[in-house]
Amino acid sequence: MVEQHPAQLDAVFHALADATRRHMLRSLATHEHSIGELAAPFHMSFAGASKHVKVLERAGLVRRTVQGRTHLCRLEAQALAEAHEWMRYYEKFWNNRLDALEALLRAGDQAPKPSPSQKGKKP
Amino acid sequence: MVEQHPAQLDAVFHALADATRRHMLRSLATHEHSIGELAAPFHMSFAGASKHVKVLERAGLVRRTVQGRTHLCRLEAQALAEAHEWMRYYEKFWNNRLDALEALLRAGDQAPKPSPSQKGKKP
DNA sequence: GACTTATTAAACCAAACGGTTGACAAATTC
DNA sequence: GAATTTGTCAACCGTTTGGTTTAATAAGTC
Repeated sequence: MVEQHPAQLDAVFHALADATRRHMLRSLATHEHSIGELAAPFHMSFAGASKHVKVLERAGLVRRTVQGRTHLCRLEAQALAEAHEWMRYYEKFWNNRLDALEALLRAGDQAPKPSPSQKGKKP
Repeated sequence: MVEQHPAQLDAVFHALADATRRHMLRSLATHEHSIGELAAPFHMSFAGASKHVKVLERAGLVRRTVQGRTHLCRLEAQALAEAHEWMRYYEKFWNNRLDALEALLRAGDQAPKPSPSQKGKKP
């Protein structure tokens, strides 16, 4: 019921709440990139991209290895897994819409489920 | 590769990037709540809670029905599903860690991956 | 050593955030 | 009708954000 790592979740969700950073993650999914390469698609200054990467790093989504004068960034998806897991708690609310939800809410009492006929569910 | 609803994702992730709002969602998962009920656990002003709820509403995570003078808020999980789906793309990076990942990375280029010994090539 | 490249640091800016207070409006209760 | 409850709105405050520009640093290159 209580979150284990609220600050971590804060950081991850905040990092994801920006289209530029999400795009960077997509790029990093295929292979590593330097800061400059990450900045390029957005006609954004180096410093701007550097800040975004730092946000991703703080969230644990990216790890950097300095190699000579270039900083190579690599996706670190484990942090995403935690946020994903957090969301999974709500899966029941969008998956089995009414049936399972009602069943869940009725968990306390044993009343049989009234057969719904309006949501176009398939057997 | 291109996101379908970037603004929607922005709103959802931003809404989730706050522990207070995440807690509100948890409360709403069990049953509906008024603004005042949502505010109570945080010894926060009505206006403060009202702002948070508005953020959740804008993200499509909460729907409100005015009933007399009280505003009843209900969880709307479908918006979460979309964000969840976005993250699912990265599942392969934390599930089958190295095998599938390396296979994926080698898909395009045939260069053998050097062992993670050291990068220093200069004498 | 001088130049170029890749990146950070620092200072700045306008906008947004999270929160408050005070004034107001609509239901409800007395 | 007056008071209370439930909530919004607008203004404010201090902090953070996303971005810039201008140095400054560190590593290759000539």
